[in-house]
Amino acid sequence: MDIPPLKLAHFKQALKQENLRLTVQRRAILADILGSDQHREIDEIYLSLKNAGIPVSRATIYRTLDILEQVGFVLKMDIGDGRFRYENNLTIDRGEGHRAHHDHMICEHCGKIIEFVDQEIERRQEKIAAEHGFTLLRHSHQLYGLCSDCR
Amino acid sequence: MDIPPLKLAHFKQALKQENLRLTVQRRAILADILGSDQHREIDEIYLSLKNAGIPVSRATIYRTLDILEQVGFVLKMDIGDGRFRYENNLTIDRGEGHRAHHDHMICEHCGKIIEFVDQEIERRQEKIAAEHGFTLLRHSHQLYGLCSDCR
DNA sequence: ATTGCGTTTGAGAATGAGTCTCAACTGGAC
DNA sequence: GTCCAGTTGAGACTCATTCTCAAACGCAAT
Repeated sequence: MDIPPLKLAHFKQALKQENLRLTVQRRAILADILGSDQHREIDEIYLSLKNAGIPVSRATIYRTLDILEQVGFVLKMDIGDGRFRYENNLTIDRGEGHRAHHDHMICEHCGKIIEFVDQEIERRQEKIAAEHGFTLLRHSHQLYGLCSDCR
Repeated sequence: MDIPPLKLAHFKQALKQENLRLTVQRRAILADILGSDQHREIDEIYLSLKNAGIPVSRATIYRTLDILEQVGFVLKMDIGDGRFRYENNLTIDRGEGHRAHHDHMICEHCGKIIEFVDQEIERRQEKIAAEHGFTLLRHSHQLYGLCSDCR
């Protein structure tokens, strides 16, 4: 419920830079995101906030998550079922660092999301792009199947 | 405009198996798909058919592409902009074979889609899944950036 | 070729995630 | 405390896709 001072300061600064204000809603949404390590859809965040006694409209959640994504505080991911998921992109410590890049494995039975990274895959993506004269800006990589509990 | 006999026979058989009928619309949609190597959205297919003098409702195109996808004749891909793209998944020859698996690179400026395959990436995906006890069923892998013409 | 019947089609309504509008409200600079 | 530009929430709107249902059509048997 409380945002580490450095992260809050960083957010304030980012907002000021864009002439945006630190409202109670924005603060609550950021706190909620920082307090979860889940990959959640809008409605889960909406319910979590309502549950915490700070109801915020869905419109505001969408708007704020857009800001948080642009500032690099959250990652917005498309798992292909028509609803975006949002995850915290800041380290758990009190600093201002970002989490390391990772991709996702999604269980199609229980919905569990497992993160993974593979430097070799990262390298080959760069190589493939270079071979086609393509400037790689970002990528989207998901593995779908059944997790160990559901197979 | 004409569907190779073997492919048509294969389609007829697949339809019969599900108690479905070979209608002029289904035949036209299949012909249209086979005649293009593009990754098109519904509306492009709709206009292509209308242009060919065989207007088919969007609803029927959606329904038929679902069938064609299930039968393995088309691939449905999500490039993350809210509209699915469909591409032919059959070989160009007169046989019944499927095209080889591939992933996509998407130019965010001109929309061009470049296909790629990398056996090493395919292998590492399998390896990562296995390490997590995950049964890999399919994957989605896209590289976003600027193509050589747009950089 | 004709019939019968279960499937398919098309037009438009419905759905649902996400975006927009605008009047009332608020952060924060002075 | 004032002031004003930025923000919020309710609900309208968008837009891709799905659904509904009556009319039209495959197709298999006659």
